[in-house]
Amino acid sequence: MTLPPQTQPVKSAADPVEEFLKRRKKATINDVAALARVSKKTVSRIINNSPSVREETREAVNAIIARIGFRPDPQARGLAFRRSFLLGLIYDNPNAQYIVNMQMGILDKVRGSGIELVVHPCDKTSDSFLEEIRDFVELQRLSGVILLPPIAENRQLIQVLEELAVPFVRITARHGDDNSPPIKTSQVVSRDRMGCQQAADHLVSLGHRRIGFIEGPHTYASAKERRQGFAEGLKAHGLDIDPEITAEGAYSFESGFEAGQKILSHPDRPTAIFASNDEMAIGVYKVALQMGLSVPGDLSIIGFDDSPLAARVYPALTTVRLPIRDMGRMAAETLIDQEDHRKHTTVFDAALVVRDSTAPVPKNFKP
Amino acid sequence: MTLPPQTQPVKSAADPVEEFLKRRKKATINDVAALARVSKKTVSRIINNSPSVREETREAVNAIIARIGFRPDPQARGLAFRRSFLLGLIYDNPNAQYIVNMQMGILDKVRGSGIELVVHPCDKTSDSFLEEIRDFVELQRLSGVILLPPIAENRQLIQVLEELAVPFVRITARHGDDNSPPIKTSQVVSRDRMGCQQAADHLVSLGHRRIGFIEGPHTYASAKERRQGFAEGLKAHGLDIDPEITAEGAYSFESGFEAGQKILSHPDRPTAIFASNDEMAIGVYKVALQMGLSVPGDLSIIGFDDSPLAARVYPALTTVRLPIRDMGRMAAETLIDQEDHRKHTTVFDAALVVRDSTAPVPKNFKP
DNA sequence: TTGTAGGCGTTATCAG
DNA sequence: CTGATAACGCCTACAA
Repeated sequence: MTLPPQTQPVKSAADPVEEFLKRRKKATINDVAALARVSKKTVSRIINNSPSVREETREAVNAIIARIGFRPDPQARGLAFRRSFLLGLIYDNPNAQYIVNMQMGILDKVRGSGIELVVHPCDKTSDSFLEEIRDFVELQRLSGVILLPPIAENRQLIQVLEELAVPFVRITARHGDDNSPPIKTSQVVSRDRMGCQQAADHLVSLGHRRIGFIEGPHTYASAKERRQGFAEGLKAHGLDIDPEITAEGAYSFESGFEAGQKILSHPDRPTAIFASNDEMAIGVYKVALQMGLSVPGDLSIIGFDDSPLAARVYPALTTVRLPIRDMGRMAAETLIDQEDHRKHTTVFDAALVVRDSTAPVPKNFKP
Repeated sequence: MTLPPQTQPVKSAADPVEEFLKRRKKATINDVAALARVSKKTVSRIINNSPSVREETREAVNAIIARIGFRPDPQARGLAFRRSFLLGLIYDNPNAQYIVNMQMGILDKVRGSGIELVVHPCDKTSDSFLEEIRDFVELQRLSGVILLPPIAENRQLIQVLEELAVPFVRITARHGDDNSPPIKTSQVVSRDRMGCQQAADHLVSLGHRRIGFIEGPHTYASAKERRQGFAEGLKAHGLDIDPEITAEGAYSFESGFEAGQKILSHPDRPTAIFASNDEMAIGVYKVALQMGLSVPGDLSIIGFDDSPLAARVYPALTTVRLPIRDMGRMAAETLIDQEDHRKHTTVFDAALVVRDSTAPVPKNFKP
């Protein structure tokens, strides 16, 4: 007897894929291979974009992968690859906003790539500082490391990472070092110098000639860069940094307050102060207000960072902005997209953000 | 011929351990087993603190482990265990300081435990919000998840995590919910209410009777808690929240500014304002200063969070402090130390931090 | 108390 | 282009 032709759905309940889906278990490469009637290795090739797979095969397998929602297990993959799919963010930096912005940038890039970000603050004053980081990187078999200032300048640390042969990027403020030999690694650098030149320009163009300066701690490369930039900016107008009205701070509010006290108590006080970061600039606000000085009426102030603080204080602080998030994104990009292992450097500009804390020199000002 | 007895070091170059060390390769469980002349399984038992190992054996093996510096590979371990040694921090929160403090607390606990922290911000407005988190948790086989406000209140998300059977802790502001049924999960909760009661107390004790209020967005549990706490605090003195001088903000500086404008433009303006967070409180500063009001001379202001902002503005802001870092540490502890899988709740107190933005009602004040 | 065999999910090797 | 087999480093089950 001949059975009449039946119009059944092609994919009946007997379809192995449907069968599989009923089991509701996480799919593995074995499932894909079995369902696609190919070997695991072929599936693996497809996962890893190997060119040596016939297009036909690839499409068939990809269809199965999509249908059963297979996603390769990063742990198993990592074990076989001998490296994880994790990026490490290592820092020793008190600035919360900076860290979060950087994280956001990194995550912008990382999102959807199957790579995740592991944060790892550290204490560079600890005896086991280097050992801890070595353990972390080695044990996690990180596929890349991002170093934030100031430890991005730590040569010992750099050497450890080089020994470990892990790709890494340093976030820094200077392109090359003047005295010491340049550190040849991948970098994402910001033009702090440029920003500070603009700050100097701005103040001078407002008529200021006597300008105080609060520099950052010498352990930060940025501190040096900012000083140089500011000095260069002044120099262009025939001015110099005046040591009499200069002080070193620690990039903190308190240190800015102290530095401000020192500078503003000078018998011949300046009409403007440039602080190497916003925290310190806000410290100067406090001094000024306590002394009854009006900002910017009696004293113009410029900071650096464009931290949330800057826009929130009253009057809003003129400052220099760095594209931190973009830099974070670029750092991740450098690590992820770089096919070759060549050292890769990207430079980002700084930009002066003029707000309300700067004004022309008071007409009636007498030194 | 009889060789004369020689006084060679006991551990000659023939010592297998020394031999191994010369190879300078990362030790595996196999190396340990071979060197200790036991099976891998025994070594495995020791790594995992199994009680069924003879003390003698354990010591011998541990000695080898120490000498060759063996550390089990988390990836391999994870693959076998079917879970990683990673904690996930999931959030959708714009407050950088909050996130970093929380991270620090978590890392306090995690440090040295062999567990690492993976940060995973998300966008709760995205269509694929839940799917993304599910993928993240499932694929990484996280050993625990920490949820920050406001998504810590997201019931769908909670359900996803429960389906995934991953241990998780929610950071929240309220212990139990009044209207909706309580969410039974592990929690680390802060007594926001208590802090706001104290804020109300403080203002009333300074003689304020007419007190403005800026509340947070209703999507935050904390907003509700803070309102209730403030209301309770007032109630204890026979006062009520006055809708006329109340406004809702978005926990942002700008929204605080707007709310402040609304409240302070009231013909019968208050002598004090309590804002549900520091950002908004600082927004009120701006309004006050623009209006020529003195803080705290004409207007007392209290915020909430004790953000870095609070101590840096002038005058320094009276606010309520939450032990964020401690809460982070406790969240990690709950995930790591909890043997049983019972729901575990810890509560942290808030504390009023009195600074310079609050003062007695001006004597000459006429409503 | 200890060991053997097998598996976790993926990739590398090398043959076909 | 494809696949069988053996890693990767550790753990579980079951025996001994």
